[in-house]
Amino acid sequence: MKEKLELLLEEAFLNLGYDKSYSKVSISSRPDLCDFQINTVFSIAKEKHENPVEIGNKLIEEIKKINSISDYVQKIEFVLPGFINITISDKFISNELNSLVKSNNCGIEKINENITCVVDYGGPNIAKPLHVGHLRPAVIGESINRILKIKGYHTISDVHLGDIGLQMGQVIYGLKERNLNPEDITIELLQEIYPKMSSLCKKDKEILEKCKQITNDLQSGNEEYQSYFKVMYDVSLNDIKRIYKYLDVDFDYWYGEKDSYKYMDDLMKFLESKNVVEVDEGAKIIRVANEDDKKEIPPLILQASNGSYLYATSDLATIYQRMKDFNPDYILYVVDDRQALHFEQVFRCCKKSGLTKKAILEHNKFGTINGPDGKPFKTRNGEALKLDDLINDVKEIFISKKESNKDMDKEDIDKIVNSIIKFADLQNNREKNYIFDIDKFSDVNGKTGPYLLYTAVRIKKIIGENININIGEEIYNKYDRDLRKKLLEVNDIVTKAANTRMPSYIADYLYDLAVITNAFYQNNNISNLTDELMKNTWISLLTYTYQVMDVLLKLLVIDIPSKM
RNA sequence: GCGCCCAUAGCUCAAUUGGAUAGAGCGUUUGGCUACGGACCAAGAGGUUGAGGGUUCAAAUCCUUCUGGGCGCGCCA
Repeated sequence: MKEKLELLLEEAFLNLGYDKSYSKVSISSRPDLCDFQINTVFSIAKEKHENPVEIGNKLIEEIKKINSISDYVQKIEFVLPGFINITISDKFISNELNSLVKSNNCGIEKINENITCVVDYGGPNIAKPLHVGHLRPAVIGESINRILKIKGYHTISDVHLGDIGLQMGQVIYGLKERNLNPEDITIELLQEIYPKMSSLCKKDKEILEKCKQITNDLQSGNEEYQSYFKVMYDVSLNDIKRIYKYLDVDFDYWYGEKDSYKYMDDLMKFLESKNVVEVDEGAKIIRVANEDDKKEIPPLILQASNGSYLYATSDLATIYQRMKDFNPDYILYVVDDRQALHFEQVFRCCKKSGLTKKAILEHNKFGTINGPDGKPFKTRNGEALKLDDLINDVKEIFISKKESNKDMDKEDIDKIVNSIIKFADLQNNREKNYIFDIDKFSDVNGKTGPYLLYTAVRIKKIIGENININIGEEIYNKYDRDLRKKLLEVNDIVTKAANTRMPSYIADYLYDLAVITNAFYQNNNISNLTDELMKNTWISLLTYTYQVMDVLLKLLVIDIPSKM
């Protein structure tokens, strides 16, 4: 929409000898005055050393000369201190809307090139229960994945399981202590043992050492430990998949760090051949600091002095694998902000060694979920809150909100619970920390998932089974105009969300759209209308609004229930 | 110690990346509708954008100093 307007106005800027980039329009910050505004007059004045008022007036004159401008613009004026205010015509709005209706996906345009994007999100750990800290990577990652897909990227999602690490040794130690065999392992057992062993190891250095030894032996192929690991892996992954399924989060690949170890030798050979590896105090390292660094970047440690590979090495091996299998243009890591330095090291290493060729690596970081004390959220007993418990708590609270909620379909309740949790998360700016508050995650009033769903369900009630969309040119009142205008923004919003990897733009838009839609049908009674054209237009308008909401909610991994 | 991020209404967050009168939700005050649904709508109160200085026609946004918080910093993942 904005682009169309820019393209239209470009001519006037070029005629006056100004660069066409100055025709940049933005949505008005004063909707009481106009629909769009141009803020570039002062920039032109600075570049050309001319009087801004003269520039503004000349531009208005020139714009008014544009062929059939009155079809598009109802009013255009230059106002002090230096804005060009544009009110677009009703005809323009309706024509644009009608062409969007005919297009696929509500006018969301696909990118032209064929771009492959690996999206790495989730990162759950085998043998550890999923906790609230896993919510953000799952939901934000899935949402980014869907947004990129709808924009036409070829995406490959990978959960990147944490299936290597001390927790394996800890749990195996705990199982053996209790004389349990691999076939005794259940998810309940794992969820009980891991936290206990984790805190035990913090207190008891001897046990910690034993667990480390078990972990090492497991990796070296100890058969007894392998038999424990295999069952732990299956049981744990099953449970992880159950919760992800509930959240409607899915992956093309369920690879783990373990899978990357197959490429370890190849990776090491590759790095050695590039002459970037040094030996320092018995460890193999790569120096990734640059001369002009403002901060000190410690070297990346590839191999510890005891021979074992580390976190960064397995990430590099994973990259090696991805380059070989997928040859992607981008690898996106949807991972907690606290890993920033780690990724900086890994990315620099890739660049220095040429491992990723031209592929772009991005850390799409997100903030931590904190408790009311500002520190990473923990329950009263000091453990992280399990994702299962969060989901069940939210479900229980939701059902208790209204007597009639008890009779709802199970699927509908689950859809609403999903919307509560996901919208509460996705409406936040991805990069900022946020304070976890169970009240916030059970709220159904105001700016929440249920408000959006409620709006969609009410629309459905009004439009019934209608699927025909035929929106007339005439706009009948303010509510009508506001809604039509808002519907034109979809492509700009989704594009922005895709480019910045920020689902929150879509969340914000959906909320605004729902507010406008609520105002529309509450102030315009539709079923009592006698004017058939008007009635048909408004039902069409709502039918299209429903389509937009459905498409955009899916990008936030939210589904509309049948009833509420 | 070094570095990165943050500070906006009582609380939780926005602000089109430098634009006009800083907007929402919760809470609070007032009014409305009851199946095209009150999980709603309409209206009000609530702000020296942590503090000072600077750049600019224009600063919550950029630079600088200070205060207060969070996070990270070589062989854990």
